[in-house]
Amino acid sequence: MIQQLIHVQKQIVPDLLDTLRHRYDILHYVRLMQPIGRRTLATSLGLTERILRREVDFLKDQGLLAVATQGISLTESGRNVLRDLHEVMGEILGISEVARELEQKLGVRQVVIVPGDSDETFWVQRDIGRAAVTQLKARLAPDDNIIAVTGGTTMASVAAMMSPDKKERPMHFVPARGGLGETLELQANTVCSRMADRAHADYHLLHIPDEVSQETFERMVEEPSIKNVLEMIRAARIVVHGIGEAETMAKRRRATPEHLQMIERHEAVAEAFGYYFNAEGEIVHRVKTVGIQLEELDNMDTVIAVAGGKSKAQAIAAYAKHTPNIILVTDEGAATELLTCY
Amino acid sequence: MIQQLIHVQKQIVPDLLDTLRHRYDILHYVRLMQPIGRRTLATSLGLTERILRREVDFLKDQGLLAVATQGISLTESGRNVLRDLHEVMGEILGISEVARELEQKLGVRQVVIVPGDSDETFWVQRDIGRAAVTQLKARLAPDDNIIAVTGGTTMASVAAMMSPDKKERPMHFVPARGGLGETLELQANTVCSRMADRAHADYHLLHIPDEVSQETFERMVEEPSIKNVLEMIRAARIVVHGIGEAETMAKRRRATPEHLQMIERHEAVAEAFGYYFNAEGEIVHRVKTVGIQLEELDNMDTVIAVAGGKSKAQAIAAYAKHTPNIILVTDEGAATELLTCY
DNA sequence: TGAAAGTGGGACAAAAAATGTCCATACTAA
DNA sequence: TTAGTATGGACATTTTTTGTCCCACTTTCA
Repeated sequence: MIQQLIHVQKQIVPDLLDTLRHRYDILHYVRLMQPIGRRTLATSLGLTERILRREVDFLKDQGLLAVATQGISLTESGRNVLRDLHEVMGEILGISEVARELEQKLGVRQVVIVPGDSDETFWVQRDIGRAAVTQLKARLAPDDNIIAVTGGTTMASVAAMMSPDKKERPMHFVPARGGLGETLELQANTVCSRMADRAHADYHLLHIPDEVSQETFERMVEEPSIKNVLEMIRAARIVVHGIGEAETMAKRRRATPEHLQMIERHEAVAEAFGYYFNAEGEIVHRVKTVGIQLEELDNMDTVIAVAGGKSKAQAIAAYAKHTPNIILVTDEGAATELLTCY
Repeated sequence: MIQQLIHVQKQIVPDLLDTLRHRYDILHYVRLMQPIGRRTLATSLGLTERILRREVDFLKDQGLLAVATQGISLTESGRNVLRDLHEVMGEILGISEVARELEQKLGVRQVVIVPGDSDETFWVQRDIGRAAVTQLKARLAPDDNIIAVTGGTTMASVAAMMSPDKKERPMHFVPARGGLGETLELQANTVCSRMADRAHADYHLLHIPDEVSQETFERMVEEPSIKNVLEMIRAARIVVHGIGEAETMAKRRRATPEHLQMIERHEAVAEAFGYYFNAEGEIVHRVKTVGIQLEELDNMDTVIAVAGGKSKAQAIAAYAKHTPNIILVTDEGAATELLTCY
């Protein structure tokens, strides 16, 4: 029914659907940046001042935007409309359809797509984060939830978008892997703690490098502080994780030249939990890591894989082929690339 | 979901729904009158030539209209779009909602509303007819269908819109009442025969006046030709009938001055099957008629009451209060009037 | 406290689009 | 053949849109 309406509207009033999208973009951007000035907004959206002004005046008349001396911001009803709009935008842009096609093609459990391309527009990353949070909350158990999370830029924005559960279901966050690379912001530990903070929930940290020798591992595992956390990780029923590009991850991990060569020789394109995949989704290399192992994902209730941007399309394709149990949260850019090229 | 979309669109691109409706009207009119010239079309729709031209050019570019030297007509995809549009238009105009409210308010089985007001725009009558036919066909039994129909202008346009059943379910049409008044076109017999013709179905006629004295009735009922038809009428499971305004009907029936006075004294507003109703839906007068009696409606599987136009709102209200078992097919004009005033 | 940067709103000319109107020409039906 | 009706082209005029400045005001930071 709704498909029908949109299809008809595309035929009969196509330009108005375009302005719908423009105005959606404006509201969307204002929500992120409010209060924001007219000129700043115009340049950010790539519109001339006058054009934007017309739109803003219109939206002000509709009571969706409030414009004051400190800038433009959303009104109450603006927020409401934007939220509703958010839900139907998928249909309007035909994204829902793309999502269904992707589910079929990749054979994964569910695909969620947000509009835009995070390679091109910075705020799309936030939307991906928001969508991932929504998916996570939709799958919380009423009683006990141990949620394992990984690191990375994408996961950092998932954490930034976390908010307390309205139904106050208990959550405990644990890192799914050990420390990896240098940047503090991208550590699983950091993401874990920030996410828990924003959710007003517990968390535990894993103070151990991701890659360790067998002996070190066996010794450290006896440490109570580590042992406990590892047990919690094993008990997790929900995992939220990013998908890495093989090369990037190898560099971040400061891999040895031999490793890098191996990755190159096997044409690895994706990385997750220390496993490297080639374009066909086959495991071509494996780094012994602490934390969740790939095989364990099959026993999880919910595995949410989050990754966006056209550049990550290949990595997503490779990983998804190997792991059908995931809920994939991505963006339009990656999704369409994935559908057309892989 | 679709409500949500429409609600959001009303807020964010109010023009969208307006121009959608304009273009819908154009397509709609073209379907009825094709091929039609640009100027004729413009004056019919109350638009200036230039305005209409812009719209037609647009619709031509979209491939929905074909414009040739003999005039403007619908293309194949124009017909398809219009059909889809027809289905969603109810939602867009908020008619579906009105219909549901009316069902509640009148307490009838179902209400179907077509856009427009047949008092103001002549083609709305046709749409009502089309809608009634759709309802009728949706309720045909697979095996045997005896359908009783009355006369009147509204019923005449139902007959005009009848078409053969695609599933070829057998239908037999009979008049629900005898002959009444002078105009041949509006006789139940005429409607019955035309409807059957257009449906490629059987029919039987009832050659007897609607109003007769008891003795005449008893004598004529012995006539085999009449007796058979009356038996078929008793066996009918489906009735399609119009709703009359009391005064109009009394005049058409050439009522005696006493009758007219009685109608006026009791403030009768509606008529059906020889029964007169006041505004409260009470029976205030009854003419002894041949054919279906009001009480018999309760035993019918399907009773489709058809009436449109703001002027008939009161009659519809009165009749519907008394007869909750009906499926009411009407138009926007009558429906909104009914909802606001009665 | 003062200045700098950022804000909305007003104003206005230039450009573009929409509109009303007429006319020429082509086709159709009688 | 003719009368009538059709479209498409043309064009001046009106209306709307658009790009650009400037001004007064507020906030913020030094």
